Amino acid sequence: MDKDLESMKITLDVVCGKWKAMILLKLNNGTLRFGGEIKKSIPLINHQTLIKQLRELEEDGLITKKSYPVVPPWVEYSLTDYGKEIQPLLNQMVEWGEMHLDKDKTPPS
Amino acid sequence: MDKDLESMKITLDVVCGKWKAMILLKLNNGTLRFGGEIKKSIPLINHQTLIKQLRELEEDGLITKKSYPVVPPWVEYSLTDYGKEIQPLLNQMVEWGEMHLDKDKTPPS
DNA sequence: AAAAGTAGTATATTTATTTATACTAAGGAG
DNA sequence: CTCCTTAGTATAAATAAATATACTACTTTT
Repeated sequence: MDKDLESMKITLDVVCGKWKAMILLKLNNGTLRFGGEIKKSIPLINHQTLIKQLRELEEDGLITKKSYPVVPPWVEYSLTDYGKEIQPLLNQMVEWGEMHLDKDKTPPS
Repeated sequence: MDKDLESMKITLDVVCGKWKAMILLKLNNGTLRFGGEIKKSIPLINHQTLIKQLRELEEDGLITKKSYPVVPPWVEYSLTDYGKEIQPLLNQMVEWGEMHLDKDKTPPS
């Protein structure tokens, strides 16, 4: 596997999968609380799946977590500076998807 | 799920997954033959997985297939004009991956 | 007392994706 | 004849990912 493919693979691992890119996209707008905000803005995601994705994104340094020791728990997630660097890529993914949606489904003969 | 997330999902479906982006990246350089070229340039991909991914990319209009009726079979795949439009996104994925590779693994404290 | 509220854990199950193995077609080489 | 070649199929098995369900902790509200 050559260098480009290796690099591509890294990106696929970190931002692809079914949910990570969506989570990062939502965090572009600022800090979000776990349940009330992230979970509701991505309604189809499962509770544990979300937790797992968040933990992995945290391990990869893209997001940070801030827990307030209150009851009931209050936990916020936000992009790190590093995580913000992926924003252009995410935007381009959204743009391409829009374009693909608009495209006529009739194949170009 | 809002419009941005929907669009994002389209992109994830079409180019993410474990291999599609890599296949498209390889096809950026021009037409490739199935076994001798694609399979060897992405050595870890499995035979049927490759066939399946290629078929899906074809169905989505990103690539075309040209079969020559010779024995043994000779089949070529190439990007459609539409498929070429995804090139900037792929390049950005490669760039981000490179950057992430180079990044120190020490977390930003 | 009992219930509600929230982030997270534990476990088991389902679903999706990838892989391994063996097979087909059709002609050329030996 | 038999074997080799290549794209593709068929089937089953293995792996990975996502999900459902139930649970914990701790305080406030009822």
